[in-house]
Amino acid sequence: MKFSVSEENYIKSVYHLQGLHGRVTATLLAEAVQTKAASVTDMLKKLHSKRLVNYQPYKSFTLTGAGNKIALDVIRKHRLWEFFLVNKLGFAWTEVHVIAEELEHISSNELITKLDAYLDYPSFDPHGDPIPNSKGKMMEIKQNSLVKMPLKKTATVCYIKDQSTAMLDLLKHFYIGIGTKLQVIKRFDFDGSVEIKIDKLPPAVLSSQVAKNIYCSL
Amino acid sequence: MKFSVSEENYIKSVYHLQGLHGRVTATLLAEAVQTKAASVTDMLKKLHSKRLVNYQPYKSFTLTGAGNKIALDVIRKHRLWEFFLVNKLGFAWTEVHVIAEELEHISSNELITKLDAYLDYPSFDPHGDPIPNSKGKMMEIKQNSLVKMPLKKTATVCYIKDQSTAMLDLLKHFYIGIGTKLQVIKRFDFDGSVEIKIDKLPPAVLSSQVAKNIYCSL
DNA sequence: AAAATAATTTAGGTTTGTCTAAACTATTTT
DNA sequence: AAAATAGTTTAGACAAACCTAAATTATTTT
Repeated sequence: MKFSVSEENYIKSVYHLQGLHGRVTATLLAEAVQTKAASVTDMLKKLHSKRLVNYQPYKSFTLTGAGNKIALDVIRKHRLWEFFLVNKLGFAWTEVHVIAEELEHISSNELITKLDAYLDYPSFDPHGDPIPNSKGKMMEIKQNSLVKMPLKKTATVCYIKDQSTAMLDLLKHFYIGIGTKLQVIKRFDFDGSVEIKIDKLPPAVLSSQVAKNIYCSL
Repeated sequence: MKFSVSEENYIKSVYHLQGLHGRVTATLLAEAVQTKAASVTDMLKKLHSKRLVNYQPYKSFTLTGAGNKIALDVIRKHRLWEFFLVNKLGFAWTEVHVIAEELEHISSNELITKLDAYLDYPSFDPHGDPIPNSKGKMMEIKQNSLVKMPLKKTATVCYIKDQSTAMLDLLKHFYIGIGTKLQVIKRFDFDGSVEIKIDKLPPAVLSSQVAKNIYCSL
């Protein structure tokens, strides 16, 4: 069965919100798909009639098995295209999301199969998010935020959770990006801030709010 | 200005029909965009109000300068994506049209600029059709077969007449494909075979039977 | 040049996805 | 547990792109 761009976007957003909150509400979804709650209700009725969401009026809702499969399919496409845009076309990882939002709705399955092979079956996209395989399975992210890293071990930054411009601006100031190698030197119990050391730079202290959003692998 | 998928498809079809018939009629266009004449009238009024077609009720019509530019832009995208699908992802040239019909509507200009560079600025798509550059200019197709090419001039392969697997297999062996740049070095009068030179490859001799099927532009 | 035929447009309707405003239901506060 | 607030749904509209059927205009035939 084929779905409209709108349907796919709603389903994808339900998936992401479910990951964050367990169940999804109309207002939350409205915000995610940039529309009004009334429009969400309309779409929920449609998706319910297609057995893609478990929905009852006035209640929060979740995806059905079928809905989940479609969400993973769209996310797979999105992340494969992001990988392509960065690793083949030379885009920066911060620029590709908007373009991938369009590319993810191209319908050909053969295209995605061939793209996946061409990219050599990547497991993670340029943001560090795992790419579902054709069956919807993804790798676990065994990454820890800076708050939980062991002290004095060299770790590599592999994922930034909050990708707001404010956050990116701050990271730039501290010379932190995907791939940066650093050590956590000290943790301050008072406010949860952490002192880090990067290569030849002087040590720097990051607030727990910042540290929480920086994920590393050892 | 941005245009809807429908608008782009109408404009593109007007362009192609203009190339075939000079002026375009509603019925012709209806057939091309797979719809009814009444719907064409609606769209023509819209495109006219946006100054993209020269349209007067009950008369045949053409694209304006602005309309032409948009058509060439969409065609450029279509053909670049076809080139990508065949030469990077390994699709057969017969399979790519339908997929490119979707990809041609992805809006990012930066994407097309980067894709063009990644593909090394190809001049012809896998069907042998010329790809407009970013200003809308295309190469002339003054299709001469290799048998008639002037000596020692660099030419670009733009069309393969015999597309049997046997022929394609042979071309692959000689590293010849659409877009390949080569020179004819010598012609042997005895059997009409030609000696060619491609980039850094050693010179090769092709039988007249093969050469007859390879069309190039200068 | 009138009649017949073909092409085009208008009028009114459908679907998809959106909206606002009002009505309804659920949750939280007191 | 009643009132206040927050969240959700219904009702009625709108725009884009399509449709059919009827009316209009253009072209061809006689």
